[in-house]
Amino acid sequence: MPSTAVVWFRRDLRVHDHPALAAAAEGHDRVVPLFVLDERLLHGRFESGPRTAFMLGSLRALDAELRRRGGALCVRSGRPEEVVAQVAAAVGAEAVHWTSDVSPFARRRDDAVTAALRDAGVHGRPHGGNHCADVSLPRTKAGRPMTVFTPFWKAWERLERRDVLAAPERIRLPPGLAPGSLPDGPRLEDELPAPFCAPGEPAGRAALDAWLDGPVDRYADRHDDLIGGTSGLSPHLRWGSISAREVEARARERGGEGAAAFVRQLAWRDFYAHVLLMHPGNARLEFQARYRDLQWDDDDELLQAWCDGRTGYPLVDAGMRQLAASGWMHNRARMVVGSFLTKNLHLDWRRGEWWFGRMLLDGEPAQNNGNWQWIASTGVDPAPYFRRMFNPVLQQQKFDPGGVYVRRWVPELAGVPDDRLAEPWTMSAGQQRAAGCVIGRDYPEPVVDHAIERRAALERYRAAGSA
DNA sequence: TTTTGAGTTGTTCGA
DNA sequence: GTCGAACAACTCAAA
Repeated sequence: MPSTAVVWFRRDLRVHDHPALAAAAEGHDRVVPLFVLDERLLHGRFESGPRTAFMLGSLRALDAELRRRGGALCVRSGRPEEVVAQVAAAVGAEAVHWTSDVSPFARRRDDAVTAALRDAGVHGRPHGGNHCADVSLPRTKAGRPMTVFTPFWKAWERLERRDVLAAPERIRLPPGLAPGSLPDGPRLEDELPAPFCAPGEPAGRAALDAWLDGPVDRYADRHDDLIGGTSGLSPHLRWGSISAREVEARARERGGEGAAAFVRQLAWRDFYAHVLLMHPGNARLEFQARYRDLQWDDDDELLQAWCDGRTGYPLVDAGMRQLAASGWMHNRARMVVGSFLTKNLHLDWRRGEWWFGRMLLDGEPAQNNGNWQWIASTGVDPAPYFRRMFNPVLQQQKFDPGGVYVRRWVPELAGVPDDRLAEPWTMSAGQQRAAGCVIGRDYPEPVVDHAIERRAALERYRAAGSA
C-alpha cells in the first residue's frame, strides 16, 4: 500500500529548498501538491488585482516546475479548513505538510486546518517559515521576546541554520488525481502599467543569480540609490518563489562588505516576523501603548492625494506613482512617503499600511506592519519620534540629486531644472513657463507646508507621549 | 536609516 | 583702507 502526503502550498511557491515539499517527497510514495484558492483573500477589504495577478503567475510557474518533475499543482477553491481535510481524506493521505507563517490571520487559519485534520485522523505537519532562521527562538536574557533590532541581530547571527535543500527530482501523484485549474485573470500586465518583476520561481532564481553576480558587492554604499542599488527580490521572498534561507546562504558564500550589508537586511525581515509572531496585537494596535491615543486627522481628500501621488512634493509623488505603476517602491521612498503620511498629513499609519498592503507585490503583514509602526514611531525598536520625521525636500536633494528617479515617475517635472526640482513651487512664473510646468496646472501646489506640519506633528506626539 | 534653529566664525562687498 | 551688514559654512543641542 503506497503512502501519500499532501503538501499544502500557500506563500512558498517553489520547489527548491522547500522543507515541506522535501519531507513529503522523501517520506512518502505519492505527493499531492495542493493550493486552495481562498475567496476571502480574493475579494473584500483586502482585494488587490496586482497581488492576485502576481500570485496566479507564481502558481502557474509552480505548476510548470511540478510538471517538469512528473507532478502537477492540484487547485481547489474554498475554505482551507474544509478543503485541506477533504483532499487529504479523498487521497488517503497520512500527513499534510506546509510552511508556517507568522501573521495572525494565517495562524488562525492554520490552527483551524490542524484541528480539522486531527478530526480526520491525518497528521498536520508545519515546517519552518520562509526565514533565514527560526524566528520563534530569540529571547532576551530575561527570557522575553526581543524588541530591539541590534541585539536581535546578534542573537540571530548565532542561531542554527538548516541546510539548503535540493528540489525533489521526481513528484509522483496518486493515480487519477484531477489537478483542477487556475482562473485566467487578473493578469499582471493588465493590473500594472510597468510591473516591477515577473512572478514565479525561475524568474526569482534568475534575479537572485543576477544580484549575486555583481550588484550585491556595492550594496553597502548604494542601497539608498533610488534606482538600482537594491536586490529587487522582495516580491519573490514574499511569495516564497525563492527561499530566504537559500538567499542568505548564497550571499554569505559570496562574501564581502556588500553581501554582509545585504544579509543584515534579511535580519530585519526575520526581526519583523519575530515581532509579529510574538505580538499579534500589533496588527491592529500600536505596540507602544502611550501612542494608542495619538490624534489622527480624517481627511479623505488628502489621503487620496497621497495615494495618487498628487501631494506637490516630488519625491513623495514619485514614490507613490512608482508603487501604483509597478507594484513596488524603493525602501528610501517608502520611509519618506510614510513619514509624510503620518507626520505631515497627520493620517493614521493604518491607512498607509492598508494601501501598501493592496498595492505592493511584496506586501506581507509582518513587514508592512513592522515598517509602518517604525516610521510612525509607534512600534518596537524604540527611537524618539523626531528621529523619524523626514523632510521630503532634503531627502530628495540628498538621494536623488540628479532628479533621475523623480523625472522618471513624475514626467510633468521633466523640464524643471535640477536646482528647483525638489521644490518646484519656488520657480518664478517665467521659469515655470520655460520648464513647461506651471504649478497648480501641470503639477500640484504642495498640499501642506512641511515646516508647519512638522511642528504640529511634534506637538501631537509630545502630547500623546506625555499623557 | 533625522531635522531644525541657534550660535559661531569667516568671507565678501559696498559705504 | 576700515567698518559693518549680509550671508555662507560650520558645530551643536534640542526636538
